[in-house]
Amino acid sequence: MGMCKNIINLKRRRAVIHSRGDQAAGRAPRILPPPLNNVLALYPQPPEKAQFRKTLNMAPTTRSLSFPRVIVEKDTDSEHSSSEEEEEDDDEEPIEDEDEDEDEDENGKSFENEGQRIEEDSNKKGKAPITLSLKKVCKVCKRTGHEAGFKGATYIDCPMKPCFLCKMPGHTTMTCPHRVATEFGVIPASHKNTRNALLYVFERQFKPHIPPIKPAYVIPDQVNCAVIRYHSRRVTCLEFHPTNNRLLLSGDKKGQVGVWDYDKVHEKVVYGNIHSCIVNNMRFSPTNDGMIYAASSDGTISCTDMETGISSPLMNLNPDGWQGPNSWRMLYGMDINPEKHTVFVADNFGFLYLVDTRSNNRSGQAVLIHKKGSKVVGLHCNPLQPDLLLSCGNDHFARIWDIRRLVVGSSLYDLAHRRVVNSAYFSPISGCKILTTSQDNRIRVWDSIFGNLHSPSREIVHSHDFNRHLTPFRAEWDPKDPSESLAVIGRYISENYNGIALHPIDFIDVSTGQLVAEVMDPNITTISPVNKLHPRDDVLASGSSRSLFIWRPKDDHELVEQDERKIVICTGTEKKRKHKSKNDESEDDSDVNKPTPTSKGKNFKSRKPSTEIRKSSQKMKR
DNA sequence: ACCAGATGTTGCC
DNA sequence: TGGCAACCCTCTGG
Repeated sequence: MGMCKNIINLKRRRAVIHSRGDQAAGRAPRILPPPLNNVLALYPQPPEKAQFRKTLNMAPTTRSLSFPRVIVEKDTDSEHSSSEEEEEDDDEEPIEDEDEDEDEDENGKSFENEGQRIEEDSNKKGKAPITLSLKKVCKVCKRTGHEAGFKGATYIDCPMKPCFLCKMPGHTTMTCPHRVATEFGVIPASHKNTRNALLYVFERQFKPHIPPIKPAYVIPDQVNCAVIRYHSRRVTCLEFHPTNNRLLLSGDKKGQVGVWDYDKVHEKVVYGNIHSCIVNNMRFSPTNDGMIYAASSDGTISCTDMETGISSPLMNLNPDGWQGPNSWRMLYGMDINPEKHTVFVADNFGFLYLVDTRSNNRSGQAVLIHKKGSKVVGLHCNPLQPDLLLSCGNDHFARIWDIRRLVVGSSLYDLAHRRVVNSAYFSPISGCKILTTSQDNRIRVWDSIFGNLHSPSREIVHSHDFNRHLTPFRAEWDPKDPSESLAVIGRYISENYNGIALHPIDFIDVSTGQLVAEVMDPNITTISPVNKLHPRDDVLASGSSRSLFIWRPKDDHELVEQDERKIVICTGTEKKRKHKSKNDESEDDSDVNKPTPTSKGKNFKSRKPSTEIRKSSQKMKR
């Protein structure tokens, strides 16, 4: 399916109108092109050429224009159809620039482009003709001579842009050193602090001659069960039940909360009347594991009975309803501190709120913990020290707070990032390390034992600079790993796996920066931004688009005996349900509760186990 | 087969 | 400071 889409993308050979107005409007890319030779050297050969013969022969879309004069640039390559000639095309065709002044300034090269010449001549006469270009046009930088996009299952970057992965100029994702081995360029931990009780434990991770005490990682690498289209919108968060091993909580963009016992795949519950828009974070109550707290962009925290779905709002930041976007408050980060009987939530304006779980009332005043007007996307209480709170947000900072003294500017540490921080988590056992995910395509580990908190101990380049229509990626600790080094995170850019573009879920040893495993299934062609590792079992839950997946290790005995995965595909679209009952939410839910057991689905074609995994110590890519 | 639309962050003016 | 356009390896329904 993904493959088909890629082909479709390539088939679009657009007729583009070049006019000087484009430049005047400032449409030239801001990033200056690297030297031409380098670009051409880096530009890869197009794979799977034969597949796209028809593409090249397609008639271009044209517009009939009576005014002004139209010049047609002919692309000689489009008249050929042999694969050899296409290769020549990519190798030899110069990269042209619409702005002739820039060309002269930068390398003084004269381009052999007829259309451009005519345009220049006409300009001297005071006319502004429009050039219809039948040449290949890059959809990223709008220049001719190269094309960005999928060639089969391989994405070709625009060579005019900095690397999409590491953000550095001079190379593309294809040749990025971080794509070859994730540990390349990782900043090593600095050993600054004096010895303490935990040093011995952590030291074993860094000194290879000491026999490792940690067991080999068990990677849940095979889809064990799934519900395709469980939610009606994309999944935004997942949470495992604290005591019931088979219970998974899921929230979505529409505000619905799913309670899924994945031992009984067909029995599915989705509560649709708790929130009116995005559920950003969920937690189970520390005192009653049948109760769910959820923070939503509708400005409320809900407290819901898992069995009945009966919900009561703890706090509503928009009691007067919609008064415009400048006043509408949305709740993002949330965590519960059991010792303090407090729910911490933060909003999109930089404020932190406290709610007492015993009285269900707000306690204290809202405190500005991030830049005023910026979103606070994550909160996390330290697992060992109840006084410590970690926050992160769109002001490019993660901050550590002492909750006994929550005042503006009183943070203990400010962890600086280059871009928005999607998540920040204390390590699950000792609470001594912090794992942050930032939109600058880097996972950072901040170590309070070995390093200091002024700079990250490690920076691991990883592709998660997300498209705005995706749930933000968050690197999550493995709560079972005693060494506190294994983390899981979905990957944004795809790789070509046997001709299919897939987005794996990466397991990374953050103490070394190594990619431990990349997990994918050829049937899951969508990106999996939401991932959670089970607190006790070797289970990974992932949310991809609207679907939920449970992954287990391939050699799981239980699985071998079953020899069959349980895949349920829900039918019925959002609109169909709306037609049935426009206003009745409960009926909407009852419909959702009737999944159709079928193996037909857009993104999941086969019921047979066909999961793939690549465990790699060094190479991420061939 | 193709398109529109939902949607958030960023940097520039 | 606020308005606006660019970003441009998504996903879905119509």
